[in-house]
Amino acid sequence: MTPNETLVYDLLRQADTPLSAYSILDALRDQGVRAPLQVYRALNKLIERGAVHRIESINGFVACSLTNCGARAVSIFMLCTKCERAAEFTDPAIDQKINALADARLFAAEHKVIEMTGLCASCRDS
Amino acid sequence: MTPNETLVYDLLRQADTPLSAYSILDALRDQGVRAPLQVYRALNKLIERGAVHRIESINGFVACSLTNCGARAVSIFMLCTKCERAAEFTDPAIDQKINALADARLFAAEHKVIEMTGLCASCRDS
DNA sequence: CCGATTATGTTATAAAATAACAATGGCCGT
DNA sequence: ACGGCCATTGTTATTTTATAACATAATCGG
Repeated sequence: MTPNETLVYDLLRQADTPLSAYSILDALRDQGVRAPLQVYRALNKLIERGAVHRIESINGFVACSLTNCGARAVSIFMLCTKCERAAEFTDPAIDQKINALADARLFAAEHKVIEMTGLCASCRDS
Repeated sequence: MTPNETLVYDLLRQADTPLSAYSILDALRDQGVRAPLQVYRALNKLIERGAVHRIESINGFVACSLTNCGARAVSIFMLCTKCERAAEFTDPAIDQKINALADARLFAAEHKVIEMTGLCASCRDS
């Protein structure tokens, strides 16, 4: 892991919500990160490796919270619009059904996105 | 449907791939659409009504290709990276499983996104 | 040590989305 | 018809997100 990747990855792991590329940039300015590209390059490498996930619905990035994520099924995110936290899950049955749907259509899926936005258990009460 | 909404909606229905807001803007300049906001406002209304879907993975917009979409399950998109076409499906079993997952976590889902990128049947061969 | 690859840094620019505010135009009740 | 209301529209400016293009430095195998 390169220095910039380490900086970005450590920041994401400490964060309790997904971060935007530019908030990562701001947070790491003291540590010598000055340009968006430095952040995006680190993020792309981390994503390739499966250490970080991109959340399409909110243009944000989170450290993967699952062990052995690559070997598992597609990640499913629940994104709270109030506290902004992201919860990551996998569900083999859902993954299998999605794959079956793609197969039935002869679609060769390279990347799958499953995200839900709404209110998490704690925020829906308050 | 307001004039701007009609312009945007008709364009999306004729298009054979998802369009970006700015390509919609460019296409409708002759017809008096001049600013991004005019497009985004129309899109947001159309999306609210379920006539148009936003594709998160590619920042694009498509006219809904299903009848009675609102009453159905979540839309599932297969996005070809080569021909750029989007195919829309629903699958009650997948929707039910996603809902069950959210319910089990006490997550109140407002919006669900399921998208796959890859190669469609025709493009994977060639 | 050399050459190739990989990582970094920098400036500029493109692409996507929203903020803030002004003006228009229909529509409804009186 | 009149005035007020509300939805729609128009316009400029700005913010947010992401990439292009190019130069430089570090690393590693032979």
